Amino acid sequence: MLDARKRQVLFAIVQDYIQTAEPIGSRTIAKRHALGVSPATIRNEMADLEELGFLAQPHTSAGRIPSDRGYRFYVDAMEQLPTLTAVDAETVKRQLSGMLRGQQTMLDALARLVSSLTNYTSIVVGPQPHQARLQLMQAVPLDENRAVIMLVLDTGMVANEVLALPRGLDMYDLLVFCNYVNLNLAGTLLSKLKDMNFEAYAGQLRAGAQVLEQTMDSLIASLSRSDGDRVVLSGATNILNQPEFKDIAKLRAIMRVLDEHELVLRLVTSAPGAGASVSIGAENAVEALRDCSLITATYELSGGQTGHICVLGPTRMEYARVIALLNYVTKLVGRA
Amino acid sequence: MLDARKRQVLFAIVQDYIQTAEPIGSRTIAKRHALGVSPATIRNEMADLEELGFLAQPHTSAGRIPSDRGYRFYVDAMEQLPTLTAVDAETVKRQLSGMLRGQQTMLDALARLVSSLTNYTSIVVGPQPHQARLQLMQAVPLDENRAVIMLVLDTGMVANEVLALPRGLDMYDLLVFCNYVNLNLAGTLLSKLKDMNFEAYAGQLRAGAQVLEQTMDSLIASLSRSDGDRVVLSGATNILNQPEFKDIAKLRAIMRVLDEHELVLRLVTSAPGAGASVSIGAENAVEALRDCSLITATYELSGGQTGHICVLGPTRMEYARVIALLNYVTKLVGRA
DNA sequence: GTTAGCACTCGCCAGTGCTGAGTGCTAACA
DNA sequence: TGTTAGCACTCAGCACTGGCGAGTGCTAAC
Repeated sequence: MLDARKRQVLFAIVQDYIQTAEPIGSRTIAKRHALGVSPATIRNEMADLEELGFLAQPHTSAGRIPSDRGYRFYVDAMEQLPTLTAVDAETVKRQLSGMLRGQQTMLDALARLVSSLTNYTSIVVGPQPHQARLQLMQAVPLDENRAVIMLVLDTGMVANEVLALPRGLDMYDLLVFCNYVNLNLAGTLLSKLKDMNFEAYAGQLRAGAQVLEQTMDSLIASLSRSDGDRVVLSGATNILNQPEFKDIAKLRAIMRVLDEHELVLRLVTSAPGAGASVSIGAENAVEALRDCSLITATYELSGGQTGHICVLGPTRMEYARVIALLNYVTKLVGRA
Repeated sequence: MLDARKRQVLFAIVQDYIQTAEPIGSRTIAKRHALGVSPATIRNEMADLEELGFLAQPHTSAGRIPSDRGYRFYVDAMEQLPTLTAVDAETVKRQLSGMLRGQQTMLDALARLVSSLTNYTSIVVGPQPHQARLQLMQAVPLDENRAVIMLVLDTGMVANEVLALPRGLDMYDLLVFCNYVNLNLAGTLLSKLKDMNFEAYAGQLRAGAQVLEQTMDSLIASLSRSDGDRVVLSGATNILNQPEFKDIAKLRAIMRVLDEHELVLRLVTSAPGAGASVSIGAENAVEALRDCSLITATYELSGGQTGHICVLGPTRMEYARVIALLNYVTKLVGRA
């Protein structure tokens, strides 16, 4: 679709612009990339590329910068996925092996790892409980009238809450209720539990029924949280380093999006499944991210639960490097 | 120390400047505050106040702005703590009653509440385990070779982790170990557990000893986390709205500080105990926060654990309102 | 098809002059 | 002695200007 030299020129501009963030002129290309032709020739090619929509010119006497379409072409044309530098791979491996412990902590550390390695903002979405089933409900008495109530899923996820026993409900009642739940509901899909009304179960416990039901609902909700709390952000500061966002208004618009975890969640989870998926500039549904690109990758834990890692940067992003990194990280995370 | 009129002038400037973020001139004061004197007289007072260090002048022909010392005087002089507007109080009460559930969620919601009400950045530090003791250790089998291990403290805090049974350690061994811990270590202070070497206990389990010990350490660490993970930030975006931070460099410096949760933790927890404590501009140890003020309040849960809520804003902060809010919030949180 | 030459465009920058807000000083007043 | 009106002065902000330089598009020659 583009002849060889046009591609060379386009790629040169994309690469240089990613590095410098300054519009690239014909002379610069002629000097830095040995295309074997003069600036004038390159100018002609550039004019063609602009007409085709791959380049844009900020103003008449400036060099060219890639358009969204230009970046898209560049990304699609990266035939084999570029590999990570050895040092990056090493860093990932080392850090990752140290962090495969508690859930929340891991998401956090993962986000931090990715953002520090890329110098972009990273977004990690925790695994969805998916097909999780209730394994066990348990109450642990703390003192005469307080107990911790815990729900354990077969995926190993745990939710817990402290319950102050209301008048008319004693520890024994609570344990009976636990037994009842374990006998009748062990193995039930989390999604089913969500729609369930526990009043029927707790009903026999007269006074405490409402409190118990509230507690159960809250525990189940916290396990199946499809909302903001599964989203972890890191390196938002890195946005400030990008010259394209020295304008406070733009910055604020982006930050505001990042603050809305529900929106971010939808954005990140909507990415198609396999491999790293790239969404460039105006391809993003959200207005405020028109100058940004998102690279999203999906990881799958051994239990079959899936989550997402996403990198947010300017459209002028180091696509190759980030894609390689995300592919590597998701692979490693999946293995653990 | 300051005669009545000087105080009036100073307060007028502080209040107006908090509202407008523009240097205040003598004429403005004469018009907006009925001091009964002409601008010329006010000018004389202002010159005196500047000499005394309560005011500063950005440049010769600008009005005056309060210095750190000016704010300090203003804050110290607020005799009785100003009360919250009824509508604010109502909002707090309503929101708060809905959120007193899961730990992490609550911190998050609390931070969000405070930042949305103040339009500043809020920092919430979760309660320290303090004098917590081990209540129970429990293992819940998930399948043949995976189990969730949970530690429950007498404060109701729970840490859990999935353990893949290594070769040579079976479910029975694990349960024995649990029993052993419960028999020998229940009631032990968390701080003691931290320094404990579980190899001795796990030693008899030959092969699995190391894995078990690692798991215990990680669980205990996550319970006693004195590091970053107890810190929850919200409304960092609000910083962008302050005209004093339209300069990207300053902004970045502040953001960088906020990213370092350990530093933030130290900053917030170092505030003296009772009531809301205010730290203005250069009073902050951290260089990057020289143009900021921190208002920190401590809450104490029924269990005796203490945590902190902190509001970060420009030195030109609505001190009265924020102090009132924090006092109210901490009181309400403490009750639950 | 390629290239050198050249006129042209336009952002950026430094310099200029104007305006308005606000001050400090002085002298007059109560 | 404290207060006030008047006035000269200062200085940021703004609009405007001209020069510079980077980079372009076009044309004509190779």
